[in-house]
Amino acid sequence: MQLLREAARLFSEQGYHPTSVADIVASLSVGKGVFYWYFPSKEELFVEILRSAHQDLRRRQQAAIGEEPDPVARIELGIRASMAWFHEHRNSFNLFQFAATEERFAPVVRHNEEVAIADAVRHIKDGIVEGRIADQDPEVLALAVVGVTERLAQAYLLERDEPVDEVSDAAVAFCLRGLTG
Amino acid sequence: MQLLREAARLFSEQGYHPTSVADIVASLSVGKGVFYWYFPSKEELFVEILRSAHQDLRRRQQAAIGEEPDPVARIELGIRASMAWFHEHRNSFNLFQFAATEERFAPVVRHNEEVAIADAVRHIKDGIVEGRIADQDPEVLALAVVGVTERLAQAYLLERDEPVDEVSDAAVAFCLRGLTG
DNA sequence: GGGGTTGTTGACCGTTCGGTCAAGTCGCCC
DNA sequence: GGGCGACTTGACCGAACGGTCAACAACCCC
Repeated sequence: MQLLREAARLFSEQGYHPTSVADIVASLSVGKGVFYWYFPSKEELFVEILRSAHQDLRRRQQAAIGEEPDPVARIELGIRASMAWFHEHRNSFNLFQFAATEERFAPVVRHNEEVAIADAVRHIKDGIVEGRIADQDPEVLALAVVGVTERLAQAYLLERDEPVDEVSDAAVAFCLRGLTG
Repeated sequence: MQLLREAARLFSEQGYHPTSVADIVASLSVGKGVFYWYFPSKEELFVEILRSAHQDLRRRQQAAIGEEPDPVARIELGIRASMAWFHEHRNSFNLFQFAATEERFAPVVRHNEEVAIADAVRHIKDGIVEGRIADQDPEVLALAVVGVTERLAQAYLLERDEPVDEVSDAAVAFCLRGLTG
């Protein structure tokens, strides 16, 4: 849907509230009626954007991990897949970050994150059982890995424009040292 | 200033845009003129909130670090001070996060972060010279530490309400493993 | 007590917003 | 061709916004 993409772009560039429905339809050269034919409200459109973006990210992670048997390697592949996705979908980063700050959208973001953390926790538990990862609260470790990944993605992929591979290498290096004793 | 505190509370709870100037003055039972007597605009008030919050956080970090000679210990003290501050100023977390997503406020946040990262980089460089910290790009390491700290603070201090000390211990443990080879 | 400074009020203004809807266009099937 | 459903238009609506301002209150100093 053209509308989803254009709205996401504008929300990311100008912010959700400063972007009016009139802005969105104008930038597509269509009437306002088109918007309300496909979406019940500006709010629901944004929720839909959040949901589909997260779904896409998660698919990318799972595709990258595939059947990899080594849990530590699975985490590394997940980090790299996330980095690549953030690189290709810079818009979404802003949207997630904003959504987390507004009461109406926070539940959606929170749910998305719980899913992502649960995935990572599974791999980390496997790693602990195999003795490859430090025996600490797996959720703490998962959150730490996510924190590093997102922070480095924001700083180097979005603000500056550095090569994905190098940023991924740096994130993986720090996280694997942090995970393994 | 009463107005600053109340505005920060409302911005954090409802979001910047959904909070009107009328909301702020009403919750203090004063007229609208009071607002515009002390601040030129809603926008400038928010910038002022961001600046003073960051200034306060930075002072807290520096006070905690004090004259500590060991660079690794300095980083640990910085992490713990940040955690304690976030615990006491949950509001500010939301505000920083929102501000980063809006073009008008992003420069302020960016500047604040550059200052914070520059501080951390100094300690990390010292650590590398002493051979205590892995010889990698100090900025990457600094960003990773900040990412872990903020993510764990958000998850455990703001969303759930766990004891600061335990969360700090977890963050420090992960970061120190990530920093030292 | 009069005049000046500082602070406060809330009705009011122009603008913009999200959302509606009567009207119209288009292609498709009978 | 004519009728119908899918889709599109943009003028329009009430509400809400950020910001203004004439009026006024409280206080101090002379």
